[in-house]
Amino acid sequence: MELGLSLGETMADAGRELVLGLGVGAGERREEETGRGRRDQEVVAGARRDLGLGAMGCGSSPEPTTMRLALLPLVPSLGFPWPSESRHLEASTPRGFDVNQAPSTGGSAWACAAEEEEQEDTAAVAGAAVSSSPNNSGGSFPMDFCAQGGDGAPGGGGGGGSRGGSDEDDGGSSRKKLRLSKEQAAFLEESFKEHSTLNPKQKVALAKQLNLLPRQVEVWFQNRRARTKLKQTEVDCEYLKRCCETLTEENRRLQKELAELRALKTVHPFYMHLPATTLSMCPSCERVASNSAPASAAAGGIAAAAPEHRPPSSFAALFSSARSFTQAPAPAPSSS
DNA sequence: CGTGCTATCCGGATTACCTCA
DNA sequence: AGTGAGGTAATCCGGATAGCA
Repeated sequence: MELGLSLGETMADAGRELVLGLGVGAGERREEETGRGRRDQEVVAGARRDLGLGAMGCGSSPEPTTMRLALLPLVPSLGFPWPSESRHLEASTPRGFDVNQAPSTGGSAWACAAEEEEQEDTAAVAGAAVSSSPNNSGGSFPMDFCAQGGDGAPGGGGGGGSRGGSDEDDGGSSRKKLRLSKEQAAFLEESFKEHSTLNPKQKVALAKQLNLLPRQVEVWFQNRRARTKLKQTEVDCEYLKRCCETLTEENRRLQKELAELRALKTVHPFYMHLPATTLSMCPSCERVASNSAPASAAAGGIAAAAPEHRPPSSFAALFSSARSFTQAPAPAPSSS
């Protein structure tokens, strides 16, 4: 499922309209999943059966149900640039990303994970793996998750493990809550920055590296994606709210302007007898044009958008400058 | 080729636990 | 010490998809 919200695709067109398009789509999720080895799933599935867990996470489309808000990233005259983090979701989950591919950056968490894959069968204890991991993540975390002991590592003593782990046989009804150690959380975070989704191998490797259960890694990623999306939604909501306020303000101003013009018409009906070309609407740039002075540079991006049709009158300049927030390049992905 | 079944994954909603003010 | 709020790990459920018979 995809929720696409596009805003301002016509903004390049002098911002005459603010279009909010909300679309719900489906069916893209599995495009990355085709061709994935079944064996990978079975490896994990086997572990799952042993543990009696629920569904395991598996790398599918990296952006399964991303809420895509194709909003203008930066609207200078609005004065509220799109928060950088708001782009994080998409940035971190590019379409078509091959989660099976090791990241190009050598010193990544995934490099560690990839290393782990090689010795997947041999590394019996995560501790052994952990010892090798910190070095290949440039500026990485000194991980010693096995030594977390205490409340950090669930594997440590198994007591920390959730229902998914050895905790299963302690009654079952009580679900103990694992608290990931800072190192574990940081490592997962680093991993998430590179891939917001995991394929089975990565999951297993990561779990091994962190001395967690694959299921726990999967759950962490799921929750992390949910948090990201929630945050993204909040940011987008805030942005839209500001857009709405700005547009409301502009609408108010235009209404006032219209009233003034009407009053002018009443007081000086003479003007109304002028040729129609004196005050006309340019069909291409949708701006008021007249035969008087050339447009002021204040028109900004608007003027640049339609250099052939300078709004000459001061009113037009005012009209244009008021819309200067529409000067953004307006990527408008969906617009034609 | 179409269909039913199974397995798997994921998102969304929710629960339950833990920490902290 | 008790408590409520917030964070988050874990669970449940439904939808979607792939593989297979």
